[in-house]
Amino acid sequence: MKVLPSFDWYPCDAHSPKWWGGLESPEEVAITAVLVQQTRWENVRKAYENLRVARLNRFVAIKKSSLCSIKSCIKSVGMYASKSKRLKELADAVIKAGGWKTFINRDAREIRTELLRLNGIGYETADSILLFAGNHLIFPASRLIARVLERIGFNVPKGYEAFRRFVELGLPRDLFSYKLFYASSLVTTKVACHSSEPECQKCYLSNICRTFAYKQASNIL
DNA sequence: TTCCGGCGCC
DNA sequence: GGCGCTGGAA
Repeated sequence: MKVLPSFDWYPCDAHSPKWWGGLESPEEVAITAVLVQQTRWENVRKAYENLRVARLNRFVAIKKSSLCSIKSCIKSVGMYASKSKRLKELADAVIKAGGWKTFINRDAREIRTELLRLNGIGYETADSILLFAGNHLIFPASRLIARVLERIGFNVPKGYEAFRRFVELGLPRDLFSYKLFYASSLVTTKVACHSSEPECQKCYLSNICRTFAYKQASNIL
């Protein structure tokens, strides 16, 4: 009899789904979580490839390196001046905690508080790091996901923490479900449910979507 | 809620 | 040149 995969699948090795752009290194996941802020993933890919070539894809290296060498690697992501500072600050915190493994293998609330204190790391980035780089059971409640749910007719609570609890209450409490819902929702936004001019004809949700129904109704008028 | 931030792409 | 993007801070 076949053994089913565990719902607590470890996220960062070659045998797990490509939740986070196919990256297998937890440190690269954390680094790209900062880089992807307000940026398309295609531009992040170029940046982390440059970081790999420069051997700046680990926090020990980032801490030791100069600000401008990081900047030159991550130009493609935009806002590289502030993001390179954010990476340095994150690297400082990681090294200060005793390295990546001791940093990330702690109580999630403790890590979260520390991340949120850093300049340039807000709720979404912190929770992305916790779930995808750290395997902690916290849902990164992206506004993009709220937008999808709002459009199809959910009464989504306002504010990050309220929305996060809303999603967490609706999901099974396991890593696989959190990651699957996050990843698939973002694919939905990427393929069809864009912020402006969504491509509803491509969307598997269009037949239950209030926004699409409204669009159709106004086209008829 | 508004401003900031820079890129890649139309 | 304008616009949108897997946000953050004031």
